[in-house]
Amino acid sequence: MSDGRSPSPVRGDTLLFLTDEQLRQGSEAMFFAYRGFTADPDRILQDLAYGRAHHRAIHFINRAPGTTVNNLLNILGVTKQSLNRVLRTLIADGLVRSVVGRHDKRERHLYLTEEGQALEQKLSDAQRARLRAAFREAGPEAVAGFRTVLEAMMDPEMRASYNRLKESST
Amino acid sequence: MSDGRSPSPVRGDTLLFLTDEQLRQGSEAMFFAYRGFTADPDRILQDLAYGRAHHRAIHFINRAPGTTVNNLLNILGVTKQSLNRVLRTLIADGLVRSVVGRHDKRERHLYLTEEGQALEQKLSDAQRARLRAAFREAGPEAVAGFRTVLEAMMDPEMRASYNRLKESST
DNA sequence: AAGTTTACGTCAGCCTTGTTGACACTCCAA
DNA sequence: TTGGAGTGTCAACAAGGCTGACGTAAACTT
Repeated sequence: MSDGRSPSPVRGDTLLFLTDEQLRQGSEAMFFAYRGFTADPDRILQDLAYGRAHHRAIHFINRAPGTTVNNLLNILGVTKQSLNRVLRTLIADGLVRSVVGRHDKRERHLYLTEEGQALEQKLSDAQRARLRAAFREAGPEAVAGFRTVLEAMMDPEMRASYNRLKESST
Repeated sequence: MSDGRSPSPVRGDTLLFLTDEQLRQGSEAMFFAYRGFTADPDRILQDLAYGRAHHRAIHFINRAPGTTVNNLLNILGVTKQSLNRVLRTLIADGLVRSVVGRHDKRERHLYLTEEGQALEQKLSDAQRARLRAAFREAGPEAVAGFRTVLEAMMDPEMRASYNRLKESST
């Protein structure tokens, strides 16, 4: 597929011409940007004896209040044991509330408590501040492109989750 | 700064207007896309008893052959103990060569062996395939925007590393 | 009514990859 | 010659992934 050097530009229309070098730069941009993306919440979490896994759980519970454990599992893409460890501490610390399902009593619906919402605010404010600055600096067209490329990069199931969340917030 | 609802659009020019919802979607796009971004190499590494940390080391050694341990440390943003553990296995397995510096014999310059280069190819081919597909699907303007936003999201030192790598490949 | 499946929790153990702290060695530079 | 920088390494620990196994309750199926 690639031999480490740039492929010949001969065949293929100019719009689709992508050198290995451009793609490598794209990888590196993702790597460095993701570091920045997580840096601010990570700093806050460090003081609280929580980690990125807690942040993710809190984020998505806030985003879809009343979601079930199974649903969260699918979104986060981890095992129930991993998630359970995180949820247990969040419930014990009073940040998350677990409510037995009304129709189906096997299910547990998850909600943030007020305290949980406060932490979510704090974390996402930190993350959004950076994103807002970056979006502003880059401009609206760049932001549109950013989202388009990211969506194209997702696995299909992940894109489905992403779109479901997007639509649910209408 | 934010109260969970969309801020009033009144003050601030239209180009800079960004709702919390847009920013949240941006976060989620980063989260899901990064998962896709790492999925393919992760699958390959799994069979080899290596992890993402090995991939990162291999990537940047390939990108800047002869780089020193300290330099790699700065780029990767981990402790020397963490990096050393990874490097040790890579050297033991004959994927990386460590060469004592000529001018400064304290430094170790790192190179990929042929076997190391082969693995790097395999890993980055997998990663690039997805990126290439995404870039193609999204189109050139979107890709430009994607890069602009990612660069704006980086920490300044990371952006410096990123640019140094970018320029070094000219 | 009995059996199966689903949703969830939990225990135990393992791996990778991050951390801190301590110590030793080499070697450059003042 | 001494201080400090660059490097390697040992030990110990924690977060957060994983698998496997087991239990319970509820729901579904036959």
